[in-house]
Amino acid sequence: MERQGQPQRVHNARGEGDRLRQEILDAATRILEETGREKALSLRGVAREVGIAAPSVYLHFKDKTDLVWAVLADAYRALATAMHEAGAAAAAADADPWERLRATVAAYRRFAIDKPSRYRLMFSLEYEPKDRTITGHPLDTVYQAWTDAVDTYLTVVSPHHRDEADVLGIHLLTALHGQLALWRTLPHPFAGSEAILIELEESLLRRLMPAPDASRPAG
Amino acid sequence: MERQGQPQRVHNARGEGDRLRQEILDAATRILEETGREKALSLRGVAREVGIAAPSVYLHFKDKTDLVWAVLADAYRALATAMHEAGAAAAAADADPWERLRATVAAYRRFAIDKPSRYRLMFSLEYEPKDRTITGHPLDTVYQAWTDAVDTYLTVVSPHHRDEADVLGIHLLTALHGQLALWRTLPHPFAGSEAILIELEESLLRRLMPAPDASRPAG
DNA sequence: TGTACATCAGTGAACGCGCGTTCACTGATGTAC
DNA sequence: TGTACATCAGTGAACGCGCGTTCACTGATGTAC
Repeated sequence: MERQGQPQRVHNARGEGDRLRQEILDAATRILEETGREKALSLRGVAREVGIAAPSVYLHFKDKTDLVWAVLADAYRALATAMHEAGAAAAAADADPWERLRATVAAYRRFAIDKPSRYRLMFSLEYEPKDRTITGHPLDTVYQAWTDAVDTYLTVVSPHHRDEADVLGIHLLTALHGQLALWRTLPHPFAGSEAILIELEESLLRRLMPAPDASRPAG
Repeated sequence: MERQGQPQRVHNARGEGDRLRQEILDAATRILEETGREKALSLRGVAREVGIAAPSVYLHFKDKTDLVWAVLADAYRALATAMHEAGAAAAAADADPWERLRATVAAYRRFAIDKPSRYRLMFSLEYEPKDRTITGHPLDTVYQAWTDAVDTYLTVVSPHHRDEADVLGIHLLTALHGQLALWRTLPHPFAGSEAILIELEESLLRRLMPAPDASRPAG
């Protein structure tokens, strides 16, 4: 009754079982973005979205946690990639170091604002990675993207402070996450407007990042 | 069967129905702190904890959202109060402005670390206040506590920057929230240790707060 | 070239669970006459 | 002082729901002989 009269799904050929795995992951991501609520990310809901029976999910994922974790791993990867690409694109367009850092920040903001459910789920940290001992938390790749961005900036603008790249990376990660987690709920006149969010972002960066080394101008 | 043979609860006397209301709120808070998972904050679970039948909750709360919202309102109040009291206590002990600000920050950290489930639920922002039009979001009182703390600091140390109290209050609220939301998951060597969290906190404050006005020494 | 068999990809029915909510009720306590 | 009645505080049983998971199965496709 769940799939109300749709034609029976055609089996994948042998060896192509992984196709369904990907379909399941895509469907999960779609549900997250379209319905908005993480609550809706149920194993049964995903199966419904794909058009398969619920137990079929178990052919590709050990249990629900395993499924959600796979969705999250993709999401972390996508975020880190977006940040790196934004920085690289800005560099390719001859942007100055400040603009390049801003581009990375903007990529992060875009992800958080445009894919809010995925972002929330990623940072709700309710799910633990299963292979923690080997690879650490995938959030580390996002952190790495921040320290890379900061290091690139400092190398040009303030090489005396390059040893602070790590701690500045942490500050950017945590502080910008805090802004994005709360921006819709901040008191007037700060709440809900993306323009004001961008202002807060700039204000934060100006206060956090070291001033250019005095000896020679940036660029 | 749910209350397996306990003696029947004695009715409250007339006019004392509010006693049960408070018992329900206390039980909800207890569940949140003891079992740790917000998931466990169900209407039935709360009733179980109090020792009443589930429908009795409806005598005091319109529905589940109403109950959770009442729990949250208490929590926001408690956090703002703790911050104010910590600042006042530091002032009473003749602490200098920096120490006083640090005391407020420490009170915030204590709440977030010692009452993690309540803190998480408060900042998951899944529940909307019902009387939003009148009073705004109760998170505003926490924000107010931050701007007060910052303003007190600036008044003594850097009066030229007093007009920045608002924006600095936002920065402290969002950035410290970001740290506390992520501190257990940060990459090595930053993760999980409270000592390192405190270091990050200090590092953040030093970078965010304006330098003392040059003209006369602080204090 | 034909056929028995193993494997693969997926299904349908059922399980037990805890949940939020509704309903008609009960039993104690105060109030009107 | 006694009694009928209203009100208050709370209950027990039941509802329908969606969930994660299990089980024994089916039907197509490839492989061994």
